[in-house]
Amino acid sequence: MAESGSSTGAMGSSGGENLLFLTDEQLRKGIEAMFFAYRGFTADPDRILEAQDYGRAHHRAIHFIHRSPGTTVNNLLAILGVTKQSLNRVLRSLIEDGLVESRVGRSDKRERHLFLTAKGADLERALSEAQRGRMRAAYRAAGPVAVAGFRQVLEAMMDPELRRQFQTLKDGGA
Amino acid sequence: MAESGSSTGAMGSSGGENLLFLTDEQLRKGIEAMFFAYRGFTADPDRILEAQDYGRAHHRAIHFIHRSPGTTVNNLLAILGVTKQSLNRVLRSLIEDGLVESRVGRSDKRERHLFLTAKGADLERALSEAQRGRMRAAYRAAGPVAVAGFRQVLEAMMDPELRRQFQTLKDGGA
DNA sequence: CTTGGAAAGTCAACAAGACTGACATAAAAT
DNA sequence: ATTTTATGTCAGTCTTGTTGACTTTCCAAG
Repeated sequence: MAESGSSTGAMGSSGGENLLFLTDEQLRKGIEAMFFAYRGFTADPDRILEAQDYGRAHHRAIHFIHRSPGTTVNNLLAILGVTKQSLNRVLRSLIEDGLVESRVGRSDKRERHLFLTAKGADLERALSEAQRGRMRAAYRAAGPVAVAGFRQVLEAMMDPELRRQFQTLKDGGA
Repeated sequence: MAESGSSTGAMGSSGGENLLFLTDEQLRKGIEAMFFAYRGFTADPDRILEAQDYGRAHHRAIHFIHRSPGTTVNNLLAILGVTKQSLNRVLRSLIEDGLVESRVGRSDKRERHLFLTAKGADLERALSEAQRGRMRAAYRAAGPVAVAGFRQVLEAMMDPELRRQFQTLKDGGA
């Protein structure tokens, strides 16, 4: 059945090979590719985390603290899109275990600024090396043109608000 | 956004523009793009599911049963990569609610073959319409060349075993 | 034929990590 | 002085993952 292409139906009739990539069948393949790829994307860090009794939530916190050292809890909340209770549980264990340091704000003492300790930076490095390794292999296999397309589609797929946050991080960064 | 610009690397120091897309910085952006895009990717179906008191696990089961009607529980297990106990809980509620039908295998009575009921197909349609809508918009915004690259990178990112499953599904279909 | 193992599926109990809601404290803003 | 903001905490719920124990069915070796 290779082509079921029902609703956007570019098949046969209206030609348009430039539209063929919008058939339902093509879209379904994209959806499934996204699903399977995301599994691969998280597989390597997950293995490392499991050994340390941490989960994906810890990884995300560590990643973004590394990315923007000194960020506040509130900033992190906005980026991660979880509740403070949920983030707090994760943060508490990271601080207790000495991976993250929380410093009271200088100008605004209500804020806590978050930093990775040396130990936290070690784990961050291990995690991101694992994840980058796979990403690097995929990029290399696909080539620069494909990578540009990959990034374009991903950006277009984000919620507008998330896209703004992403683009801010993208340039503003560390 | 039309142009994410920097993605293939514009900062021309070390020559090798064909290698610049492999810097750690570029890889980190790819990792974050994947993270944010996946959030967008699941956002629309999640909203529909919430109203029905279902979760993402139900969505995945419905998707792949629709995709391969008559599939067995074991097949589904391999595709979804969860334990049978976990899948079973989801399946049980879908069967109880009359969205999925489970028929005892003809040749092997241990097997259960899974089908969507009319009601199940309705929900499937709503979910996949929502998800395809976003995918379609992203594809349209990025264009066919970008989409080809997107797909290439995603495939390269999968675990080899998952990639095989994906490629089987891709063509072999129902 | 029977017995024993493997395979498919189900039930029960538990854990991680998300959520909501209520509340506490300290600091900043009004 | 009062209100708002930033953060943290306690308690309880939900989804979805896990492992362990069990039933039914199939098949194959004695």
